[in-house]
Amino acid sequence: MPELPDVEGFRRTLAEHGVGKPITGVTTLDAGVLRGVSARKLREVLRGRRFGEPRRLGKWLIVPVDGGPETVVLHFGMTGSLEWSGPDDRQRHDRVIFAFDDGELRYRDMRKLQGLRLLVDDAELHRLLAGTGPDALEVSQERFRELLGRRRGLKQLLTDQAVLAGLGNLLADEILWRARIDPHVRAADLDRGAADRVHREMRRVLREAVKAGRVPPRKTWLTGRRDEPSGSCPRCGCALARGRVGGRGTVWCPRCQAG
DNA sequence: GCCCGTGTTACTAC
DNA sequence: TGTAGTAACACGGG
Repeated sequence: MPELPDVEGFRRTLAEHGVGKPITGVTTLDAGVLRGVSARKLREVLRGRRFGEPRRLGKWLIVPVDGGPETVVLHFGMTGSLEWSGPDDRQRHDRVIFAFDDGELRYRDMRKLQGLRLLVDDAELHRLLAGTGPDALEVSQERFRELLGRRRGLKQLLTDQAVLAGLGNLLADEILWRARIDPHVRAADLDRGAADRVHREMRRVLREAVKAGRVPPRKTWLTGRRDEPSGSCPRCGCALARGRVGGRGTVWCPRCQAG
């Protein structure tokens, strides 16, 4: 699930329920999601403290611990989420639970491809995020044009977190479909009009998805059709094409996105 | 058992 | 140096 809009939704969940009140307990149900920190240290550092205002960079959720200098950083991999709930509805893939007086915040993740970090100071935080590109929602049209000036495939570039942070495989397909660009093209081959079109559609898709707190499963979106066995283009009705681009499963409309 | 997958990284090779 | 391809991580679904 998690691409930029989903992580933004998790950020809001945390901001609404987890900020400014004492953390009464931290329970690690599966230490396999802890990166560079033990369950014991996580609990000892956080218990009795409070989370500050969370921020997001691409798919990273960054949560300062009130009073510093520590920061909790979460990444959700392909299957992670953050849920707010009462104490009694534990689910199978809950891995870490932050308890408060009025409920629990659960880090849930089936595949454990990523996880949760406790960074002990700002230097460590900067080191972790140093290789991350600008957030896809923040990047200007001019900066975006500059980022595209490389020989690589456009789709690979859009999903490379070191270039641009926040887009995943599904969103990249959605954006290229809207911009009517063949996913196989090289980034540097786009003319200025096409590059600006990608930037505009990227912002539209992200804004709408962020509003919904996730990528909405609408049939008018490519994403809403890609799992149908014989999916058709929501715009022109022709059969969607499937293949691999940059090593990832890719869906596009062979008519609307003709190279 | 087979293949696939909303993510990332390490490694190899051109 | 830049780029592409592959395997690996762990788990579930078709």
